[in-house]
Amino acid sequence: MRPEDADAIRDLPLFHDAREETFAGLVRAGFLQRFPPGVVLINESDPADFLHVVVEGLVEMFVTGAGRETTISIVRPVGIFILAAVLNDDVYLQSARTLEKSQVLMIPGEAVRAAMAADPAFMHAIITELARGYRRKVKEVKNQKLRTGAERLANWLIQEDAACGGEGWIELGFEKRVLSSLLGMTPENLSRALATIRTHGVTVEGASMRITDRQALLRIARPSPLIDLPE
Amino acid sequence: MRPEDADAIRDLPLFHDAREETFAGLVRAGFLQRFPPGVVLINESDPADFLHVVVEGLVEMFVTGAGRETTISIVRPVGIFILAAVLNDDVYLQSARTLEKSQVLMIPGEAVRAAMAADPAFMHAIITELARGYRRKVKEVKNQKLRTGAERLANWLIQEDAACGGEGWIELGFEKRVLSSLLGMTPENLSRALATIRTHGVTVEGASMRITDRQALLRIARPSPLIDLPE
DNA sequence: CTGTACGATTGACATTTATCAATCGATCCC
DNA sequence: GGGATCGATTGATAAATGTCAATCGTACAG
Repeated sequence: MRPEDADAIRDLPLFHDAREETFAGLVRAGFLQRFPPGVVLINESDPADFLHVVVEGLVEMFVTGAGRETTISIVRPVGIFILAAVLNDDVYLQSARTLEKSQVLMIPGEAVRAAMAADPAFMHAIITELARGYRRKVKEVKNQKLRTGAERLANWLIQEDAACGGEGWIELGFEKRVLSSLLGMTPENLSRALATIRTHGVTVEGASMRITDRQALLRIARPSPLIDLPE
Repeated sequence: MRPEDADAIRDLPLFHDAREETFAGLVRAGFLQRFPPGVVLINESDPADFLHVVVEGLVEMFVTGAGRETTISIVRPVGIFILAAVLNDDVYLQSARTLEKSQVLMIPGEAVRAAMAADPAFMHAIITELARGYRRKVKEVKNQKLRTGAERLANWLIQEDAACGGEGWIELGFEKRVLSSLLGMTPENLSRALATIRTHGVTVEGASMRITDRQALLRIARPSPLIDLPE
């Protein structure tokens, strides 16, 4: 692992306040692995052996059930996944696959639990992270139950733009089918929702989207801080 | 508060392993309040001042947005709500109202955070509880995104029956409109889903439901342990 | 350069879900 | 008892979403 990658991981809220030796121990216990695109990293129902840190690339969290499949979230560098399953030493509820060539640090669950017991600051960071993750999920449920597909799309555009600097310029980093699944709709439905939204201040060219009239987009998105503000 | 109520709270996973003085301090810091039915206890977007423990009665957690409203969960005795918001000293993301005459212990957030800092066992229980809550929410998202309304109803019946002893006898403890909102559908839609399900091993008489043919119900519910097993 | 593969888009149609309106049935209050 | 109220149900219709099929366009391999 390059030093700057270690620094980036160290800057994560989860590790930022941990003692130096705690962090060093976790990194030492971990395996840094490289994967090509399309590799399934973890499978729901398997025991949660590792906390995963996406150092480079892109990872999709997805779930299956009732004969269907849907995307729960996209994890970019530097981000973690599967913390809750590791802490409770339980099975995974979600699966993960790489969307690009990726580099992932895998830290054994046992090491995470030991570090937590030994370092109160790390324990505290875990609580904050878990509480934030819980609140993110509450917001996902709200987004899903209270909004139509077109509304979810409109709000996703606004959020994504804000996360990329608010320049009104969004470059989709993955396939549209993945976005449709993340938003809880079919690819066909997303195509139509994008067509609809073109008359509301958005232009689409392949994987590039541009917000040309923010007011018009806000009118149909009607964003709410209690759903859309990042947790 | 009656002694048996205190004992019931003490038995909650969150408090079970806490030191005696931690638990006593939390109860001493708390206010035991009685409320008539239909009272809004907390309002989303308000600062999270209290951890709430439902000692008696029934509380509905609900959210609003996009001009709509939906039920997130029903909290029965003895259950807690709003832990994550209190720990992160943030605003509520959900509102709560009583569905019946209820008795609620309200513990100041500051007391919870202080107790957590002073009692490692309590801190550990909080982590477990948060991780479980997170995983419950993941399951809710799966339930919502992967299933149709009728499927959610069928699985809710199976779960509810299991929670009440598995006798095939379910007594709805609240209005059907609340159930419809919990399942993410309109009251009209629930009526029709119940009508549909009558041909699949369920009889309905007012607020009483009976599973007469479990195999038939399981066939359309297709329950999955990674969605339906209680966390 | 060209054929192939694959994702995106579009059209037609089916299913699911929501909305609006009317009615039913039970409860409560006078 | 009788009227009023409120939730549940039913019918008719509309909107949202999913499914199936065909086509388009681009990227990639040969």
